[in-house]
Amino acid sequence: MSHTYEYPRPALTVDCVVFGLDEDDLKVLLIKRGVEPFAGRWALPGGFVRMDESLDEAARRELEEESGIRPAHLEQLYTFGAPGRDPRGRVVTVAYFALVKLTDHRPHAATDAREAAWFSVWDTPKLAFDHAEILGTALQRLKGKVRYQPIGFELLPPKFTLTQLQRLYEIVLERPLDKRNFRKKILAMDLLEELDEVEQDVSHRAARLYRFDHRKYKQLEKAGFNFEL
Amino acid sequence: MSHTYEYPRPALTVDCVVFGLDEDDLKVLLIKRGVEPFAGRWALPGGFVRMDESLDEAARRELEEESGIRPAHLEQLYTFGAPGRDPRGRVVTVAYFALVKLTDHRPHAATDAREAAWFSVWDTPKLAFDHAEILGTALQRLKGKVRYQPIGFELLPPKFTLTQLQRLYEIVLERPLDKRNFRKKILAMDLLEELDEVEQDVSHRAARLYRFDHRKYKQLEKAGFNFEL
DNA sequence: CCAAAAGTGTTTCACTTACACCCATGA
DNA sequence: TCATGGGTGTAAGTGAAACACTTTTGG
Repeated sequence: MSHTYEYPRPALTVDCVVFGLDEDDLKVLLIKRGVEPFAGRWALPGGFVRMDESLDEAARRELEEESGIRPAHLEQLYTFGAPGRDPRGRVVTVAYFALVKLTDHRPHAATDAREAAWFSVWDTPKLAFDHAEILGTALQRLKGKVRYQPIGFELLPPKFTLTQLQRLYEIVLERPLDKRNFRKKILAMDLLEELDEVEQDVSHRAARLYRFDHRKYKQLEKAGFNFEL
Repeated sequence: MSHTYEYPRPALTVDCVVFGLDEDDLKVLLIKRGVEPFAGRWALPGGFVRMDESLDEAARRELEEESGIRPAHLEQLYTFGAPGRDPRGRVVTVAYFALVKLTDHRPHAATDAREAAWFSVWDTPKLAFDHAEILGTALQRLKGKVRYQPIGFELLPPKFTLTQLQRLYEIVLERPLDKRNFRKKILAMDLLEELDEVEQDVSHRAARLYRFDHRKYKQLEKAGFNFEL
């Protein structure tokens, strides 16, 4: 039937909030806009959804095109559709939330002409559109989700120390954690594989390396286990 | 600039999953479709987003138009946009999740011509489009959220007994709860106002009525209190 | 007086929290 | 040998879970 075509349609885009962890700071990926509106302003990577691709595919495609990044974790965040949010007219955007290992995606020029860079989430430049609100929503989601889903590991290299892991949680949750209690709890879950390796090139006692066991987590999850920190 | 207008656009709709509690059963509101595609099938209430309204407004408007319902609680659920989900062409839908007091919205004919009815969420007819998937996602959200946000009260009449409240949680969570522990915990939160009234017309000892104190909750929430059951 | 649901406390156990010192390594 | 972070255990307190009988009311 033809109802589908009777009405004018909003434009539909996707935007991605990509988080990365840089030593002691949580970073977000931004792209410098080259054209109006908001030319010269920093914005979230994103773009128009094509007619033949799913929303997830659109998010991945845009992210790869604008930054070369293929995130380990990508999930839909929220859809923003206030009538005035884009000065060009009605544009609804499906926002995504992604986590990457910064070690794999060091600051580099985008594959197309645009400039891409990592910014501390606590100190971003003024953003285009309603992207500050989207970033805020993504941060909330990250803070909430990191505690009951083991997604934090996607921010770390495959092999990491317990101190790195603890720092990650302290940075995201914005509060200090007790070292002994943290280690006790995370090790008790039996989700970390203890490696026969230690970190390299430190000028003090080298810490043991661990790896997150995705396989074991999936098993435990099925059996009703709940990750919680 | 004109990028906005260079691409063909998907159509954009909203769909609402409206839950209600009927004695001992969780219900969802469905509308019988009058036209193709899926004419005669039951579907979630919803329709096209207009150019001058927000997504939330669209959801409320469609719900009111199709069923006369103005929900106490409405929140965005998830956006579904798989290319094949609507046989008419590319239609992306922003799904919403709503809770109503069934006592206020007894089964009745819709204001426009379509037939509307409440169905047990565990036993719905075959649904149009991908609405079964949307319903599943909404149920998951309800189950998850009811435990750490006091939204369950939106399903009950303003004055309710502790047994009613407990039944609500048992139905939504699909597991039995211990009466004494439940009462202890919920009362300890100090969010229920104990009324000087009891339920009427029961053929046994009448239970005391309580009311949820929204004001007090908002205060405690600001002070860092976390509802959790 | 019987049926039906309301209402009420205590104990046990598990988990969370707080807390401080010695160890290994490289400079 | 010093500076730096790595690594470890215990005690006290708090909250969750298990559990059964008496009370009230209407029929």
